[in-house]
Amino acid sequence: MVSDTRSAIREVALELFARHGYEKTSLREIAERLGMTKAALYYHYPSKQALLLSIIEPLIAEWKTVADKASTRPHDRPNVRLVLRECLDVLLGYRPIAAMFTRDGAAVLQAIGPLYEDLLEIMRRLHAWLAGPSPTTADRIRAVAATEVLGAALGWSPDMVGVSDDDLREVLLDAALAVLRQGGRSAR
Amino acid sequence: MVSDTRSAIREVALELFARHGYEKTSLREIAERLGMTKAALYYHYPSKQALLLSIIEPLIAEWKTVADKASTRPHDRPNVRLVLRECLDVLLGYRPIAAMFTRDGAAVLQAIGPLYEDLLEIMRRLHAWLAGPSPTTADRIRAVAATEVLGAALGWSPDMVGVSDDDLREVLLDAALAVLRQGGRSAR
DNA sequence: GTCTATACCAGGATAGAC
DNA sequence: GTCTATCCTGGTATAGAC
Repeated sequence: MVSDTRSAIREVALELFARHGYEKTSLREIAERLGMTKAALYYHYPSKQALLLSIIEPLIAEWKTVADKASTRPHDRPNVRLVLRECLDVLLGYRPIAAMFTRDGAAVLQAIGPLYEDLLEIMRRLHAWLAGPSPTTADRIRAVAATEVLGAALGWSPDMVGVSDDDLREVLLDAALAVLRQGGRSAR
Repeated sequence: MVSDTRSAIREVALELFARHGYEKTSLREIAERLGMTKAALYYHYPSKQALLLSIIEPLIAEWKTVADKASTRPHDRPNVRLVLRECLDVLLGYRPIAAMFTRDGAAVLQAIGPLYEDLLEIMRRLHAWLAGPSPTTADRIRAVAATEVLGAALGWSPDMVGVSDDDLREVLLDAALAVLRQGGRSAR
């Protein structure tokens, strides 16, 4: 199979990062799980941050795809729903990784380093699109709040255990739409 | 004045934690700012986590007050608005500290240690109250999403710079209410 | 190309002198 | 109440075995 050492490292790292947090997970711990030494990891990844980055990257790429596609679409009701749904699907599809963003925000931002500006830009475009054309301040706040609603899917809260993805999808989508529509001007 | 060394330490620590994140801030850095050594800090606080905890504690206490007061009130429309408003006021009043929760989640959870269960309980009660009596799964998801909306006030997003507290208060309050009312059964 | 051994430095923590 | 000295752990760098 193609799955080599690097994939194995990423897999173990993701599991430990997700469980104990990035900073609380040592390279020694990861190495031991794989039956190798700390230094061996350095052959495959130049740093702990680079390892984290390799795990995070696919999520950022997905996120960018969603933002890119959104930009090409007119801002009308069905499209707003569609875009929000795509955001939600990314979050749910990469749940353990996305959860690290909310859990280890500081570490993740450090790790993505140069990509940080890219991510801000992606979110900025997404928010701008969701806020609609010539948005008021309130529209911009609502756009951010709407994406925040979707973040509830990441389920750090014990009130969310045992809730199915389908329930989350349906309820959060409508909730996010409700936030945006508070504007009254209901997307044109 | 009463403001002794301990307050000075907390003040400097909060500033650095807020700016560089908890893990990226070293005790040496804090000590140097205050013209003392690392070890001196240990006379005042038994650990870095304890220092963080002392900063976080007031916020948790406020949060608990809000949850306690909510429990005593009937779940009707004006009260839901009132409770959400109180939550928002806590967030805005302790903004730099509250922002650390979202930014350094993992570190904060570690730090509050024994208080972690208390905090979960507080949030559980708040969510339960917001979800209303005999809630459906959807109601429970909406309750979590509504509190998530309020978190948008913490403004990690560059789209939120330069937005006034008053604008945030008004827009986010209505947005959170819109999420809850998606239930159709509009609080009885 | 893959890994081990080893050393280095920074950061949190502790003991004991002043 | 503050300092010096010390310890341990963790991320990092490099030399070299296979």
